[in-house]
Amino acid sequence: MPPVRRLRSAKATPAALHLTRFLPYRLSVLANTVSHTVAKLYETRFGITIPEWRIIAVLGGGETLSAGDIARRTAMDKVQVSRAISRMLDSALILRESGDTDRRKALLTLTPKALAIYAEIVPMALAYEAELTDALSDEERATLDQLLTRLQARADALAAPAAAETEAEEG
Amino acid sequence: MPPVRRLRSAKATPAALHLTRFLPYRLSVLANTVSHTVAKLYETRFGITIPEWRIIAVLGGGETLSAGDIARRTAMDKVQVSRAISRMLDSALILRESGDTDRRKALLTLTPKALAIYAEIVPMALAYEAELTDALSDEERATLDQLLTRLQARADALAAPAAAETEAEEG
DNA sequence: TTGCAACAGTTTCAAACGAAACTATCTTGT
DNA sequence: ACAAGATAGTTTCGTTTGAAACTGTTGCAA
Repeated sequence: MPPVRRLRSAKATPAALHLTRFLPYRLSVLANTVSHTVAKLYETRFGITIPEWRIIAVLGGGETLSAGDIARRTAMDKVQVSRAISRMLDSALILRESGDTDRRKALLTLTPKALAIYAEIVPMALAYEAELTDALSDEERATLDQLLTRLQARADALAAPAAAETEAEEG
Repeated sequence: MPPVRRLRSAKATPAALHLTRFLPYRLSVLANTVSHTVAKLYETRFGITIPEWRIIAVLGGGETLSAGDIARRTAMDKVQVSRAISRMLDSALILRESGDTDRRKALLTLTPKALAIYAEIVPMALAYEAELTDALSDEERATLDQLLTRLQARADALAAPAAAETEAEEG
Protein backbone atom coordinates (compact mmCIF):
# COMPACT_ATOMS: atom_id res chain seq x y z
CA MET A 1 0.00 0.00 0.00
CA PRO A 2 1.70 3.26 -1.14
CA PRO A 3 1.95 6.24 1.26
CA VAL A 4 0.17 8.50 -1.20
CA ARG A 5 -2.76 9.27 1.04
CA ARG A 6 -0.61 11.00 3.61
CA LEU A 7 0.94 13.51 1.25
CA ARG A 8 -1.80 16.12 1.54
CA SER A 9 -1.71 16.23 5.29
CA ALA A 10 2.06 16.34 5.73
CA LYS A 11 2.81 18.59 8.65
CA ALA A 12 5.25 20.81 6.73
CA THR A 13 2.32 22.85 5.42
CA PRO A 14 0.07 23.82 8.31
CA ALA A 15 -3.15 23.63 6.27
CA ALA A 16 -3.29 26.17 3.50
CA LEU A 17 -5.51 29.21 3.79
CA HIS A 18 -6.30 31.20 0.72
CA LEU A 19 -7.86 34.48 1.71
CA THR A 20 -10.08 34.51 -1.36
CA ARG A 21 -11.68 31.26 -0.21
CA PHE A 22 -12.07 32.29 3.40
CA LEU A 23 -15.70 32.99 4.18
CA PRO A 24 -15.27 35.89 6.64
CA TYR A 25 -13.02 37.62 4.13
CA ARG A 26 -15.40 37.06 1.26
CA LEU A 27 -18.39 38.31 3.20
CA SER A 28 -16.48 41.38 4.27
CA VAL A 29 -15.37 42.24 0.75
CA LEU A 30 -18.79 41.63 -0.76
CA ALA A 31 -20.64 43.62 1.88
CA ASN A 32 -18.10 46.38 1.50
CA THR A 33 -18.46 46.59 -2.26
CA VAL A 34 -22.23 46.63 -2.02
CA SER A 35 -22.37 49.13 0.83
CA HIS A 36 -20.01 51.47 -0.89
CA THR A 37 -22.11 51.45 -4.04
CA VAL A 38 -25.44 52.07 -2.35
CA ALA A 39 -23.90 54.65 -0.05
CA LYS A 40 -22.72 56.62 -3.05
CA LEU A 41 -26.16 56.28 -4.54
CA TYR A 42 -27.92 57.68 -1.49
CA GLU A 43 -25.30 60.33 -0.94
CA THR A 44 -25.26 61.82 -4.40
CA ARG A 45 -29.01 61.69 -4.92
CA PHE A 46 -30.32 62.63 -1.47
CA GLY A 47 -27.35 63.73 0.57
CA ILE A 48 -27.94 61.11 3.24
CA THR A 49 -25.68 58.48 4.75
CA ILE A 50 -26.37 54.79 5.28
CA PRO A 51 -27.38 55.22 8.95
CA GLU A 52 -29.83 57.93 7.91
CA TRP A 53 -31.17 55.74 5.14
CA ARG A 54 -31.77 52.93 7.59
CA ILE A 55 -33.69 55.20 9.90
CA ILE A 56 -35.78 56.44 7.01
CA ALA A 57 -36.36 52.83 6.00
CA VAL A 58 -37.76 51.77 9.37
CA LEU A 59 -39.82 54.91 9.87
CA GLY A 60 -40.97 55.09 6.25
CA GLY A 61 -44.22 53.32 6.99
CA GLY A 62 -45.29 56.31 9.05
CA GLU A 63 -44.65 54.57 12.34
CA THR A 64 -43.41 56.43 15.40
CA LEU A 65 -40.50 54.84 17.24
CA SER A 66 -38.00 55.68 19.95
CA ALA A 67 -34.28 55.80 19.31
CA GLY A 68 -33.87 52.50 21.08
CA ASP A 69 -36.47 50.86 18.89
CA ILE A 70 -34.63 52.13 15.86
CA ALA A 71 -31.31 50.87 17.12
CA ARG A 72 -32.78 47.42 17.60
CA ARG A 73 -34.45 47.30 14.20
CA THR A 74 -31.50 48.62 12.26
CA ALA A 75 -28.79 46.68 14.09
CA MET A 76 -26.96 49.93 14.72
CA ASP A 77 -25.74 50.87 18.16
CA LYS A 78 -27.37 53.66 20.08
CA VAL A 79 -24.50 56.08 19.59
CA GLN A 80 -24.73 55.78 15.84
CA VAL A 81 -28.49 56.22 15.98
CA SER A 82 -28.21 59.24 18.23
CA ARG A 83 -25.78 60.92 15.88
CA ALA A 84 -27.80 60.13 12.78
CA ILE A 85 -30.93 61.53 14.40
CA SER A 86 -29.10 64.69 15.35
CA ARG A 87 -28.06 65.16 11.72
CA MET A 88 -31.59 64.49 10.56
CA LEU A 89 -32.98 67.05 12.95
CA ASP A 90 -30.64 69.60 11.41
CA SER A 91 -31.74 68.76 7.91
CA ALA A 92 -35.42 68.63 8.89
CA LEU A 93 -35.85 64.97 8.05
CA ILE A 94 -37.12 63.91 11.42
CA LEU A 95 -39.40 65.16 14.14
CA ARG A 96 -38.70 64.57 17.80
CA GLU A 97 -41.15 65.00 20.65
CA SER A 98 -40.80 64.00 24.23
CA GLY A 99 -42.69 60.91 25.26
CA ASP A 100 -45.72 61.58 27.41
CA THR A 101 -45.68 58.59 29.71
CA ASP A 102 -41.90 58.17 29.73
CA ARG A 103 -39.95 61.35 29.27
CA ARG A 104 -36.71 59.51 28.65
CA LYS A 105 -37.99 58.21 25.37
CA ALA A 106 -38.20 60.56 22.44
CA LEU A 107 -40.83 59.79 19.85
CA LEU A 108 -39.49 60.03 16.35
CA THR A 109 -41.41 60.53 13.14
CA LEU A 110 -40.34 61.36 9.64
CA THR A 111 -41.18 64.75 8.19
CA PRO A 112 -42.97 65.00 4.83
CA LYS A 113 -39.60 65.86 3.33
CA ALA A 114 -38.18 62.53 4.54
CA LEU A 115 -41.28 60.66 3.44
CA ALA A 116 -40.78 62.09 -0.02
CA ILE A 117 -37.23 60.79 -0.01
CA TYR A 118 -38.53 57.43 1.16
CA ALA A 119 -40.98 57.25 -1.70
CA GLU A 120 -38.21 57.96 -4.15
CA ILE A 121 -35.41 55.93 -2.59
CA VAL A 122 -37.25 52.66 -2.07
CA PRO A 123 -37.63 51.93 -5.79
CA MET A 124 -33.97 52.79 -6.27
CA ALA A 125 -32.93 50.45 -3.48
CA LEU A 126 -35.06 47.64 -4.81
CA ALA A 127 -33.76 48.25 -8.30
CA TYR A 128 -30.19 47.91 -7.12
CA GLU A 129 -31.03 44.75 -5.25
CA ALA A 130 -32.71 43.38 -8.36
CA GLU A 131 -29.67 44.17 -10.47
CA LEU A 132 -27.41 42.55 -7.93
CA THR A 133 -29.35 39.30 -8.02
CA ASP A 134 -29.96 39.59 -11.73
CA ALA A 135 -28.05 36.48 -12.67
CA LEU A 136 -29.80 34.38 -10.02
CA SER A 137 -32.82 32.21 -10.65
CA ASP A 138 -35.81 32.48 -8.34
CA GLU A 139 -34.78 29.26 -6.72
CA GLU A 140 -31.25 30.49 -6.17
CA ARG A 141 -32.57 33.68 -4.66
CA ALA A 142 -34.64 31.64 -2.21
CA THR A 143 -31.60 29.51 -1.37
CA LEU A 144 -29.49 32.60 -0.80
CA ASP A 145 -32.14 34.01 1.50
CA GLN A 146 -32.18 30.78 3.45
CA LEU A 147 -28.44 30.45 3.70
CA LEU A 148 -27.97 34.02 4.85
CA THR A 149 -30.59 33.57 7.52
CA ARG A 150 -28.92 30.47 8.86
CA LEU A 151 -25.44 31.96 8.70
CA GLN A 152 -26.62 35.03 10.58
CA ALA A 153 -28.17 32.91 13.29
CA ARG A 154 -24.98 30.91 13.61
CA ALA A 155 -22.79 34.03 13.58
CA ASP A 156 -24.93 35.54 16.33
CA ALA A 157 -24.57 32.42 18.40
CA LEU A 158 -20.80 32.36 17.94
CA ALA A 159 -20.56 36.07 18.71
CA ALA A 160 -21.92 35.63 22.22
CA PRO A 161 -19.36 33.24 23.72
CA ALA A 162 -20.89 32.14 27.00
CA ALA A 163 -23.61 34.71 27.55
CA ALA A 164 -27.27 34.69 26.75
CA GLU A 165 -28.00 30.98 26.84
CA THR A 166 -31.56 31.90 27.75
CA GLU A 167 -31.90 34.53 25.07
CA ALA A 168 -31.16 31.98 22.37
CA GLU A 169 -34.82 31.51 21.52
CA GLU A 170 -35.55 35.19 21.16
CA GLY A 171 -35.38 34.86 17.52
CA MET B 1 -63.75 39.89 -13.40
CA PRO B 2 -63.11 41.12 -9.85
CA PRO B 3 -60.45 43.75 -9.21
CA VAL B 4 -58.73 41.58 -6.64
CA ARG B 5 -55.51 41.23 -8.53
CA ARG B 6 -54.76 44.93 -8.36
CA LEU B 7 -54.89 45.18 -4.57
CA ARG B 8 -51.25 44.31 -3.94
CA SER B 9 -49.92 46.94 -6.29
CA ALA B 10 -52.18 49.80 -5.27
CA LYS B 11 -50.17 53.00 -5.49
CA ALA B 12 -50.93 54.13 -1.93
CA THR B 13 -48.05 52.00 -0.69
CA PRO B 14 -44.91 52.80 -2.67
CA ALA B 15 -43.62 49.23 -2.59
CA ALA B 16 -42.73 48.06 0.87
CA LEU B 17 -39.14 47.71 1.95
CA HIS B 18 -38.33 45.73 5.02
CA LEU B 19 -34.74 46.32 6.02
CA THR B 20 -34.39 42.77 7.31
CA ARG B 21 -35.17 41.46 3.84
CA PHE B 22 -32.95 43.90 2.00
CA LEU B 23 -29.87 42.15 0.69
CA PRO B 24 -27.32 44.98 1.14
CA TYR B 25 -28.45 45.38 4.72
CA ARG B 26 -28.30 41.68 5.45
CA LEU B 27 -24.85 41.31 3.95
CA SER B 28 -23.63 44.27 5.94
CA VAL B 29 -24.97 42.95 9.23
CA LEU B 30 -23.71 39.43 8.64
CA ALA B 31 -20.23 40.52 7.57
CA ASN B 32 -20.12 42.85 10.53
CA THR B 33 -21.05 40.17 13.02
CA VAL B 34 -18.51 37.76 11.60
CA SER B 35 -15.72 40.33 11.32
CA HIS B 36 -16.26 41.51 14.85
CA THR B 37 -16.01 37.98 16.18
CA VAL B 38 -12.85 37.01 14.32
CA ALA B 39 -11.28 40.39 15.05
CA LYS B 40 -11.77 39.81 18.74
CA LEU B 41 -10.29 36.33 18.31
CA TYR B 42 -7.13 37.60 16.63
CA GLU B 43 -6.82 40.56 18.93
CA THR B 44 -7.04 38.71 22.20
CA ARG B 45 -4.89 35.78 21.15
CA PHE B 46 -2.21 37.49 19.06
CA GLY B 47 -2.67 41.21 19.46
CA ILE B 48 -3.15 41.78 15.77
CA THR B 49 -5.89 43.51 13.81
CA ILE B 50 -7.77 42.28 10.75
CA PRO B 51 -5.56 44.18 8.28
CA GLU B 52 -2.50 42.64 9.91
CA TRP B 53 -4.07 39.21 9.81
CA ARG B 54 -4.78 39.60 6.11
CA ILE B 55 -1.19 40.52 5.41
CA ILE B 56 0.03 37.55 7.40
CA ALA B 57 -2.40 35.39 5.47
CA VAL B 58 -1.07 36.36 2.04
CA LEU B 59 2.57 36.27 3.10
CA GLY B 60 2.19 33.15 5.19
CA GLY B 61 3.33 30.89 2.39
CA GLY B 62 6.78 32.46 2.61
CA GLU B 63 6.31 34.58 -0.47
CA THR B 64 7.83 38.05 -0.80
CA LEU B 65 5.50 40.75 -2.05
CA SER B 66 5.38 44.52 -2.39
CA ALA B 67 2.84 46.65 -0.54
CA GLY B 68 0.93 47.12 -3.77
CA ASP B 69 0.74 43.39 -4.36
CA ILE B 70 -0.63 42.96 -0.87
CA ALA B 71 -3.19 45.67 -1.38
CA ARG B 72 -4.44 43.95 -4.50
CA ARG B 73 -4.60 40.49 -2.95
CA THR B 74 -6.28 41.60 0.25
CA ALA B 75 -8.73 44.06 -1.30
CA MET B 76 -7.48 46.70 1.09
CA ASP B 77 -6.46 50.12 -0.07
CA LYS B 78 -2.83 51.18 -0.03
CA VAL B 79 -3.23 53.50 2.93
CA GLN B 80 -4.57 50.72 5.08
CA VAL B 81 -1.76 48.42 3.96
CA SER B 82 0.86 51.06 4.60
CA ARG B 83 -0.36 51.62 8.12
CA ALA B 84 -0.66 47.93 8.90
CA ILE B 85 2.89 47.34 7.67
CA SER B 86 4.18 50.15 9.80
CA ARG B 87 2.56 48.58 12.86
CA MET B 88 4.01 45.20 11.92
CA LEU B 89 7.49 46.65 11.59
CA ASP B 90 7.15 47.99 15.10
CA SER B 91 6.11 44.62 16.45
CA ALA B 92 8.75 42.77 14.43
CA LEU B 93 6.24 40.80 12.38
CA ILE B 94 7.49 41.88 9.01
CA LEU B 95 10.76 42.52 7.26
CA ARG B 96 11.15 45.30 4.72
CA GLU B 97 14.01 45.70 2.28
CA SER B 98 14.32 48.08 -0.59
CA GLY B 99 13.83 46.60 -4.01
CA ASP B 100 16.98 46.26 -6.01
CA THR B 101 15.73 46.92 -9.51
CA ASP B 102 12.98 49.33 -8.49
CA ARG B 103 13.68 51.27 -5.35
CA ARG B 104 10.09 52.45 -5.06
CA LYS B 105 8.95 48.96 -4.24
CA ALA B 106 9.68 47.55 -0.83
CA LEU B 107 9.98 43.79 -0.57
CA LEU B 108 8.06 42.41 2.35
CA THR B 109 8.54 39.11 4.11
CA LEU B 110 7.22 37.72 7.36
CA THR B 111 9.56 37.23 10.27
CA PRO B 112 9.73 33.85 12.00
CA LYS B 113 7.62 35.38 14.75
CA ALA B 114 4.86 36.14 12.25
CA LEU B 115 5.20 32.72 10.65
CA ALA B 116 4.67 31.19 14.06
CA ILE B 117 1.50 33.21 14.44
CA TYR B 118 0.45 32.10 10.99
CA ALA B 119 0.92 28.46 11.89
CA GLU B 120 -1.22 28.93 14.95
CA ILE B 121 -3.87 31.25 13.56
CA VAL B 122 -4.75 29.34 10.41
CA PRO B 123 -6.29 26.38 12.25
CA MET B 124 -8.24 28.83 14.41
CA ALA B 125 -9.53 30.68 11.38
CA LEU B 126 -10.53 27.47 9.65
CA ALA B 127 -12.16 26.22 12.82
CA TYR B 128 -14.28 29.35 13.07
CA GLU B 129 -15.25 29.04 9.44
CA ALA B 130 -16.18 25.42 10.00
CA GLU B 131 -18.32 26.33 12.99
CA LEU B 132 -20.01 29.07 11.03
CA THR B 133 -21.02 26.68 8.26
CA ASP B 134 -21.71 23.90 10.69
CA ALA B 135 -25.38 23.63 9.92
CA LEU B 136 -24.79 23.54 6.17
CA SER B 137 -24.53 20.42 4.11
CA ASP B 138 -21.64 19.97 1.73
CA GLU B 139 -23.95 20.74 -1.13
CA GLU B 140 -25.18 23.90 0.55
CA ARG B 141 -21.62 24.99 1.18
CA ALA B 142 -20.84 24.56 -2.50
CA THR B 143 -23.96 26.53 -3.42
CA LEU B 144 -23.02 29.31 -1.03
CA ASP B 145 -19.55 29.47 -2.54
CA GLN B 146 -21.04 29.72 -5.99
CA LEU B 147 -23.60 32.35 -5.07
CA LEU B 148 -21.06 34.54 -3.31
CA THR B 149 -18.74 34.38 -6.30
CA ARG B 150 -21.48 35.46 -8.64
CA LEU B 151 -22.74 38.19 -6.34
CA GLN B 152 -19.23 39.58 -5.95
CA ALA B 153 -18.75 39.67 -9.71
CA ARG B 154 -22.06 41.44 -10.14
CA ALA B 155 -21.35 43.87 -7.30
CA ASP B 156 -17.99 44.70 -8.85
CA ALA B 157 -19.63 45.38 -12.19
CA LEU B 158 -22.26 47.63 -10.61
CA ALA B 159 -19.63 49.45 -8.57
CA ALA B 160 -17.83 50.72 -11.65
CA PRO B 161 -20.66 52.60 -13.38
CA ALA B 162 -19.29 53.44 -16.81
CA ALA B 163 -15.58 52.77 -16.42
CA ALA B 164 -13.51 49.72 -17.14
CA GLU B 165 -15.50 48.15 -19.93
CA THR B 166 -12.25 46.67 -21.17
CA GLU B 167 -11.14 45.47 -17.76
CA ALA B 168 -14.23 43.35 -17.43
CA GLU B 169 -12.46 40.16 -18.43
CA GLU B 170 -9.61 40.61 -16.01
CA GLY B 171 -11.07 38.04 -13.71
C1' DT C 1 19.69 64.71 -21.69
C1' DT C 2 15.92 66.75 -19.72
C1' DG C 3 11.24 67.23 -18.71
C1' DC C 4 6.74 65.09 -17.67
C1' DA C 5 3.57 61.66 -16.70
C1' DA C 6 2.88 57.43 -14.14
C1' DC C 7 3.72 54.85 -10.19
C1' DA C 8 4.94 53.23 -5.02
C1' DG C 9 4.29 54.38 -0.72
C1' DT C 10 3.59 57.81 3.19
C1' DT C 11 1.48 61.62 5.51
C1' DT C 12 -2.18 64.75 6.51
C1' DC C 13 -6.76 66.08 7.58
C1' DA C 14 -11.38 65.79 8.50
C1' DA C 15 -15.02 62.60 9.23
C1' DA C 16 -16.76 58.36 11.45
C1' DC C 17 -16.40 55.03 14.92
C1' DG C 18 -17.02 52.41 19.44
C1' DA C 19 -16.35 52.07 24.32
C1' DA C 20 -16.99 54.20 28.33
C1' DA C 21 -18.57 58.01 31.07
C1' DC C 22 -22.23 60.95 31.83
C1' DT C 23 -27.20 63.14 32.50
C1' DA C 24 -31.77 62.52 33.11
C1' DT C 25 -35.70 59.78 34.01
C1' DC C 26 -38.09 55.86 35.60
C1' DT C 27 -38.63 51.46 38.54
C1' DT C 28 -38.11 48.65 42.42
C1' DG C 29 -37.46 47.20 47.15
C1' DT C 30 -37.70 48.34 51.74
C1' DA D 1 -41.17 58.01 50.49
C1' DC D 2 -36.64 57.27 49.14
C1' DA D 3 -32.24 55.14 48.08
C1' DA D 4 -30.32 51.85 44.63
C1' DG D 5 -30.40 50.23 40.35
C1' DA D 6 -32.01 49.99 35.59
C1' DT D 7 -32.95 52.37 31.29
C1' DA D 8 -32.92 56.22 27.40
C1' DG D 9 -30.19 58.95 25.17
C1' DT D 10 -26.03 62.16 24.69
C1' DT D 11 -21.26 63.46 25.09
C1' DT D 12 -16.48 62.62 25.36
C1' DC D 13 -12.21 60.58 24.09
C1' DG D 14 -8.94 58.03 21.72
C1' DT D 15 -8.67 55.24 17.45
C1' DT D 16 -9.62 54.11 12.80
C1' DT D 17 -10.89 55.47 8.36
C1' DG D 18 -10.59 57.17 3.41
C1' DA D 19 -9.67 60.91 0.21
C1' DA D 20 -6.46 63.92 -1.21
C1' DA D 21 -1.97 65.88 -1.05
C1' DC D 22 2.69 64.88 -0.89
C1' DT D 23 7.64 62.63 -1.58
C1' DG D 24 10.51 60.01 -3.99
C1' DT D 25 11.49 56.89 -8.08
C1' DT D 26 11.02 55.17 -12.62
C1' DG D 27 9.71 55.19 -17.58
C1' DC D 28 8.88 57.65 -21.70
C1' DA D 29 9.07 61.23 -25.16
C1' DA D 30 10.84 65.28 -27.25
